Amino acid sequence: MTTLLSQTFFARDALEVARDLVGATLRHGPVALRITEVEAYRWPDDSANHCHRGPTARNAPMWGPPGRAYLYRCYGLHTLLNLVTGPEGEGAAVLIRAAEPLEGLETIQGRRGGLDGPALLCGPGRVGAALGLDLSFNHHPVTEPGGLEAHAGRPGVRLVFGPRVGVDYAEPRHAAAPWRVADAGSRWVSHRRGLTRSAP
DNA sequence: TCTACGATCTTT
DNA sequence: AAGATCGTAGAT
Repeated sequence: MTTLLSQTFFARDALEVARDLVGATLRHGPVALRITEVEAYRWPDDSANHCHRGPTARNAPMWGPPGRAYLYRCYGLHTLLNLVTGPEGEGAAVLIRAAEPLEGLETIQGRRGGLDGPALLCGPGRVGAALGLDLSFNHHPVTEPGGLEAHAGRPGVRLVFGPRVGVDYAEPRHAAAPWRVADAGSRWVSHRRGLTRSAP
C-alpha cells in the first residue's frame, strides 16, 4: 500500500522537495511511474525559473498552492510536468525529467509508438506523454485521490546532482547550480553526463 | 496584434 | 545537424 504525498510535503524549498521526490511514485489511471530524475526551479533567486520575471498566464499554477501540477508546452510538441512547491504566493516547482515504469507498460508503449527501454521514459517530454498529460491538467492537485496522483516511495535512494538541462539562457550562477537530482543507481536517467555525488 | 523562441525529441 | 510545431512572452 502506498500513501499520497501531502501538501505539507510540497510546501518546502524546491530543492528539498526535489531530493525527496526521487523514488516517489506518479500514478494516472493504469500507469504508475517511479520518479528517477528531477530538477528544482527555486524561489526567489533563480533566473532559470519561469516565475523569475513575475506572474504570467502560463506560470499561474506555480504561484498557487503546493502539490498542484504545472504543465507547459515546449517546442510546440512536448508537455512537461512540474509539481508546485513552496507556500502559495511563491513561484517554485520541480520538473519531472525521467521515470521508471512500474505499471501500465502497455499503455505507455501505446502512447509512445511501441518503443521500449529507457528511451520510453528518459526526458521530460516522454514522462508527460507516458502519463497521457496535457495542459488541462494545470492546477490539478496530486495530493488528492483521483486523476494524477503522487505517492510516497521508499526512502534511502542514493542521489547524484548536476546542472539543469537546457537553461543556458539563465545567469551563469543559476545555469551551473547543481539543482538537478537523479537516482544514482537507475538506468532511467537522461543526460547522465554532469551528474556527481556531491550534494549542493 | 506581431514575432521569436523554448526546462525537447526524432530523424537524417 | 536540423526539422517538427505552437503557446507564450515581450515588443509594437
